[in-house]
Amino acid sequence: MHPKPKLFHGKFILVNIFPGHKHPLRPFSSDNTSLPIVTELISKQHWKSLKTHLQNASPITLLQQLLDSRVDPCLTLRYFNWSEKEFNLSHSLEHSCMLIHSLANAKRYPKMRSFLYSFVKNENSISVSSIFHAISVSGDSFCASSIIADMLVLAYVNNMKSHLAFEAFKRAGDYGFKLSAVSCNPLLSALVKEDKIEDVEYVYKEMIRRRIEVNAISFNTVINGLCKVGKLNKASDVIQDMKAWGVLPDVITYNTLISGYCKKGRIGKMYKADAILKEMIANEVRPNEITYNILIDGFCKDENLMAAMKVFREMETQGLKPTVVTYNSLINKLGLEGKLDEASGMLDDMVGSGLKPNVVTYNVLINGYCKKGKMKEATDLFDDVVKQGISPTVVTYNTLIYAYCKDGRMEDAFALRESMVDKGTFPDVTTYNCLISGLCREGNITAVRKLINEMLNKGLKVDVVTYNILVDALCNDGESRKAARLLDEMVKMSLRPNHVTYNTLMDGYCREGNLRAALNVRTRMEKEGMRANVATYNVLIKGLCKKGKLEDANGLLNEMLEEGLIPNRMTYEIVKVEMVDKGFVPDIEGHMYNISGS
DNA sequence: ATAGGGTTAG
Repeated sequence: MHPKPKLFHGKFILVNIFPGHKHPLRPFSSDNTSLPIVTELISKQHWKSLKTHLQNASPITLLQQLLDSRVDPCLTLRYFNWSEKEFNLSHSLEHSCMLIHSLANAKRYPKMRSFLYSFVKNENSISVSSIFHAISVSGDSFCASSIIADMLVLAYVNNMKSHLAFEAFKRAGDYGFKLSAVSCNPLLSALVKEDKIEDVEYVYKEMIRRRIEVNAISFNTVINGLCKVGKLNKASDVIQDMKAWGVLPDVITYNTLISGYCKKGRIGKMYKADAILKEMIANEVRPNEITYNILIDGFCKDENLMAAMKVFREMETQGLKPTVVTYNSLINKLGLEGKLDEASGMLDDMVGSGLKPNVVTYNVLINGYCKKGKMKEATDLFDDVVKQGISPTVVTYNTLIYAYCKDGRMEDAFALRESMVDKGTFPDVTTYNCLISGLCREGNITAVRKLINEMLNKGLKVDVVTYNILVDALCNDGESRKAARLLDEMVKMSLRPNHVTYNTLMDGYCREGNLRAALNVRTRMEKEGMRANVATYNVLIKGLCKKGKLEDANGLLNEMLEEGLIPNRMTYEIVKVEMVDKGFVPDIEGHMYNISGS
């Protein structure tokens, strides 16, 4: 047997002789005559015998010899894993890379995947750049290096280390290693989930530049990411890209875009969503149940239950059966409108048509009862659900806990928290936020502090909502200046204040009569790239009215309409009470004159 | 590896 050329022999022997190692550096054997015996022992997993055979020789030297020999890399892998565990050591990065290269050359792909998965899982100290360096110097096959890099990216994604996956993606470009959609698509998907839209766009552009295979899933994922952050025009551009690339938009592409429009809070969004539906039909892409579910939920969220019901009926004429999700959207809307009889009638219809309600169905119905203050009905339904053998989720508990808090029944709220823990459902940030808001309403700051410490001790992190609750509590105490300091604290905790944060603070200043400060908050918000929304205008319009500046308030009202924002019930209420009832006739166009309706 | 429903803050 001719030993393979030992390209890195000298170098790696030196690397592995690190000081303080408990094993003497004596080689396992002066010649390789016993290697066949050793491989036999490894293949039969006679670890005890192997250990006796090894005696005091270095397990690292044996690894080196196995890597240098022509032994089946799977045996070397088996020895690698055993020796790490047995001697409580970590083999060097270079040896790991040599092993992965030999597995790659033997096309042992599943073994490579699991090796890289556990490597990435356990390894927190080695930088991505040194891993890439080691990959490139530990093997001579460029193709193998590309496959390894590809699997490494995927291993990072699967270990929820998308930041490192992204870095590995960039390094792979530096080395010219060719990645595939198998790793890049999951990377895109992970980045979308984390709202890292700049990184999504970077990966997408690089995939095209590096001529990585871009398929429908890649395009759809990017479109979804852009829709999620409201960049709908860019999303449409990507559809053009995909056509140019010879990939036709499919039902998922259109559904993603329709959903994007449904969630955007601008004038005519449902009109636009409907236009895309027509476009997809024109392009001979058949809408499916999900398309209809998106539209139905969109209309419900747009306060247009009539239109939602119309689409619901149209769905049947298209030969598509409503699903549990369809019913859940409608039951949710009916419940929130307080139409609880209709909501439970809908539940009966759903069961009648052979569909089995799930926990979401019950959550929305329970929420409907809670929002109407019918706690008895809500808890009865909860008991019913449990009796049916459906496990309540953390959302079910949070719904009830919040209702108790809002009702001032803090003991009941805390008791339900105890009970959920007993049943093995653990409180999350939302549970704590509900309790914190209840305690703030009671003015029990000591208890709030205690709860926040408790959640931190449990490894839960406070979020934007937690801060918003505290900002509101301070503003209600006439302490808007202190509330403003919380914004700085948030930023230090790398939490981004959102519209609610700014609007709450503006409202606090307005109620203190400090309009100048409120307007400064708006400026600060816009500097952060966040445009005023309907609620922002409502707060400021009300603030101006309270100061008697009806002309200025009317100016803001017009500005809001020009921005394409839809006035809501609150807007009408403010305009009616603060302007119309005081004899001021708003000088605006269209539906704003119709003050009586909502 | 891509699309749809449920809880909290103003």
